Amino acid sequence: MGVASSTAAAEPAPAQARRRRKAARPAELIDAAIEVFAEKGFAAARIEEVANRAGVSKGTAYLYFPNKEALFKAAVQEVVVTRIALGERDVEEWQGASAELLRRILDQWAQVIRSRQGGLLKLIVAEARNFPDLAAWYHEEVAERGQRLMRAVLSRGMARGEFRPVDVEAMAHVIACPMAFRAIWSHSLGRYETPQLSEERFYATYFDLVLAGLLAEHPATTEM
Amino acid sequence: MGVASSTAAAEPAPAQARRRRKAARPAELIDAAIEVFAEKGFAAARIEEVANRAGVSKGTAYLYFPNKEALFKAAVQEVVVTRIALGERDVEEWQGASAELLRRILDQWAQVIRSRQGGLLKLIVAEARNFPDLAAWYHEEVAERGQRLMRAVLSRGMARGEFRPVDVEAMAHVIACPMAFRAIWSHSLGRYETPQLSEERFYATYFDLVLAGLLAEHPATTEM
DNA sequence: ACGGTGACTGACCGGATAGTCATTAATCCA
DNA sequence: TGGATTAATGACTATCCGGTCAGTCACCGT
Repeated sequence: MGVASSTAAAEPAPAQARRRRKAARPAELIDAAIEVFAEKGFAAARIEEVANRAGVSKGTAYLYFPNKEALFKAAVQEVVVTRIALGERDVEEWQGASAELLRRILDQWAQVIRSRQGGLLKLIVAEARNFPDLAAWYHEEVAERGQRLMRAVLSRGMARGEFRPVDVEAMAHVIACPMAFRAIWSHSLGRYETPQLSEERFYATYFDLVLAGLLAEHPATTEM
Repeated sequence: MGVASSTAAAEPAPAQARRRRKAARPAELIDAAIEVFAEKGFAAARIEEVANRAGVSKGTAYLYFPNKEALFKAAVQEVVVTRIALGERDVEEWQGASAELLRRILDQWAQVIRSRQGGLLKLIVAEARNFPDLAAWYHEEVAERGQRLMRAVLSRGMARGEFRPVDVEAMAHVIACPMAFRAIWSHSLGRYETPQLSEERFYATYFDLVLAGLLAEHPATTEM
């Protein structure tokens, strides 16, 4: 109907004409959704923009997701980490020094966070109070699980006398914070740093501080 | 101006009739705005809710702020930190050990962040990409300035042989992260921790790690 | 090549809310 | 006390966007 429904060049995009790709749509929509939601936040994100970035029209998005919230939740759940499971196995099987184990796990986290997970963390943190159920789920499934892993590493190191005695529960939080914040930061205000501090320097210094702060002195530790 | 500078005045105000209080309105609206924006984010926050929490009707809000964005910006700028200036003077004048200076400054930050500043940080981080100019301003005026302060402390400690040599620029970031993240966290997912880790334990452990990680091996430094 | 299936489209609807303004009434002052 | 001033109100308008669906056309089987 209306104007030019069938004229050849409708869009400036020389893109593929309408195609039937049922299997690929959901994943493409979720990809686009992660991008847009992480950029704008839930309320400010427009479904039509998500759809367009995925190369389809708005109606198509509603073919695969019943509403905006469902798309949002699907996007959040998409990126969740199997990497944690990897770390969990490492902790069980590790034979060597705890410092090495810790570094390995932090390295894995750094990689995960550097991917889309960073923007997602920002999104969840920002929207937690608007989506309590989603927040609770993410907290249990990702945050708490990651903390448990970190506590296991710390406990192992202390038990073997490699790490000095610390408040394990609190230290697990403290150690995770820089990574988490860095991930969020680089998706928001970090963009306004004139010469951006490279990820490498940040992580290297971070490892350095953590290990220096944890390792046991040979004989007695000095009181503070 | 002086009237009811923060919360002493009638707030739930069950029966107060319409009152003319031109001087007090802007501050009350900004207070309410910080609350609502930090809770919902910019797009999901409703002006009418801000107005109601401030004890006025929607129209009144538009009497004092031309539009939603202006109210948002006013809210962000309201809470900005004179505490940083305090730290800057400390660094210039400090005579004693750098560790003590560092602890003092981190303590000040902890207090600022624990106040409304925490929710605000979450807000700014979440909305940075929707308000680039505001983000740039905040980055320069708060984040970068705080970093500069931290670098000054670290440099001082290194110059005096109290701290071991580190990558100052990167370390300033690393050290600030846990505080910043903790502030954001406690305003979002932290609410879903079943037994919340107390601020005291978190900060104590954080200081502990930082100082243990920074202090030089052979502290030839005990100063006045 | 052609007809049927269903993936895809986009105009449209309705609800929500940013922003306006004529009206109301609190306060001032002569 | 009454009239002038203006802070405050809330009904109203305009707009935006989530969600719908009648219609279109890409692909497949025959």
